[in-house]
Order: sequence, then C-alpha cells, then structure tokens
Amino acid sequence: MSNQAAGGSHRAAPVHTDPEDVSVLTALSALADPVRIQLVRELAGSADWTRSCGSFDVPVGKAALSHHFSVLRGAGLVEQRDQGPKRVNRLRREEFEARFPGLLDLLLRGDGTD
Amino acid sequence: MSNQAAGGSHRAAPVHTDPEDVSVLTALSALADPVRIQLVRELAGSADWTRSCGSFDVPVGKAALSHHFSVLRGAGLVEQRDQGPKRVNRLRREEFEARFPGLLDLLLRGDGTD
DNA sequence: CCGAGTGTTCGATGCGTATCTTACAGTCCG
DNA sequence: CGGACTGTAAGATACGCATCGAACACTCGG
Repeated sequence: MSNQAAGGSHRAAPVHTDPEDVSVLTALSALADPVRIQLVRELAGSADWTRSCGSFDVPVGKAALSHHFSVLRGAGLVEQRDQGPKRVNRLRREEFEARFPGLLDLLLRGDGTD
Repeated sequence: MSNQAAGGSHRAAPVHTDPEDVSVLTALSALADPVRIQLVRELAGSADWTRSCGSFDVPVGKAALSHHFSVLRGAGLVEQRDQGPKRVNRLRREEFEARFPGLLDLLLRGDGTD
C-alpha cells in the first residue's frame, strides 16, 4: 500500500474529472447555482491550496457544502487534496479555461447582478 | 382599431428582457437545459425571423416548448415577433454576446459532448 | 488513547421546474 | 362564418436536486 510520500492521508482520495471530459451541459449546470458561483468566486480570489472546504462563507450546512464541492469536482472546476484533517482546494483555472474559453472569466468578471 | 401597419397582430406582444438586465445566474440557468440548448443551436443555424416556435425538432409538447421560449426570452437570448398566426424567432447574438462575451460561442462551438 | 476538528455518507424532506393534457385565444383561408 | 393551424394559459403530476440532521471515518494534538 505505498501511496502518499509526503504528508499523505489514508483517506479515500477525491474523485476528479478532467475538464476535457466535461460536457457543456454539465459545466453550465454546475455553475448555474448561487452557492457554487460564490464558491468559485471566493476560490478565485485565494491562492491555490490555501482554502479548506469549511473556510467558505456560504449559507449552507457542511453536508450541502460537501455536495457542492462534489459537483464542482465533477465539472472539472475544482481540484482537492487532503492536507491533514482538512481538504484544501484549488480552482482549475487554466485547464477549465482551455476547455471552456471565457466561461470562468464571465463568472469572475460578473457584476453583482445576481 | 388602427394598430399595426404591416403584418401586425392583435395578440399580446411577447415580453422581452434586455440582455443587459440579465444576471449571470439567470443566463447560465437558461442555458443549463438540454432542450433549450438544442433550441439555441438550431436557431443559430437559421436566418433571423425564419423559424416559428413549432418548427423545432425537440422532444416535448408545445406547452413545454412555449415555456422554454419564455425562459429564453427572459434570459435575453431570443426575440420573438408575431407573424400571422405564427410567432417567429431570432437569436439575439450580438446583444447577448455584448453582455456575456464568449458564452454563446461556447454553446455553438460545443462538441457533441452532451 | 481519547477528544476536538474536518469532511463524507445516508435518509428524509421540501421546493422548483419540466412535462403533459386540456382549454382557450388569435390568425388566416375558403 | 367556420374550420385548420399556432401558440399561450391553467391545472395536475412527477422527478430532480438542494438542503438538513445525524451518524460515521479520518487526522492530529494532548
């Protein structure tokens, strides 16, 4: 069972989806939700691997939060890594941009119009 | 009752929303639906004002179809005009592109990946 | 080894919405 | 006028999904 080398965890690694394998419908569905939009925006304003799941200021419980991150992973928007007891996140900017050019920019440049 | 000059109708004119007044969330929600994606794509492949609502090859009844067009109007994606007994459509490409740059292209250039 | 902290999973619930059927309102043509 | 055609409106239904509470799994520090 040689798995992690440095700072690894013995937990089930999060399942990631390559943005290249994501359909337009899946991408749009993932982003068509107020909570997930907020997550992506907040994540975009932070450095990679600096935000744990619980560190986001969203008005939902942790169960729903976990679900939202699962959806974001499935859409190739977020990458997660276990760091001690926490699960830290990274927005897959370049990869997602390569698959859906301009889409992320739309969200991030998005006015408050919500 | 002098109302319309050329080819007018006495029906309640469809309510349109200016793309400028559409939120990102509304736009994404409108496009996060298989039927509406197909409508937009088919509409994009046709000349303006040449397609009546019933001329689309979608697997839903006309009631649901009417609803979908209502959503597309509300997202500033489609403009409608009454032409005789039919209601003809036009994709608001430029206006929508100005509000959400690249979003329509994403859909239209979208691979079959659905 | 225990306890605090973090996140996932499961079951249940509520709400939005996509859908259909039916009925209705216009428009046009004969 | 009457009938065919087109689209909307209203009511009913069903399914998806966002949410929550509770239980569980894992990590780390005393």
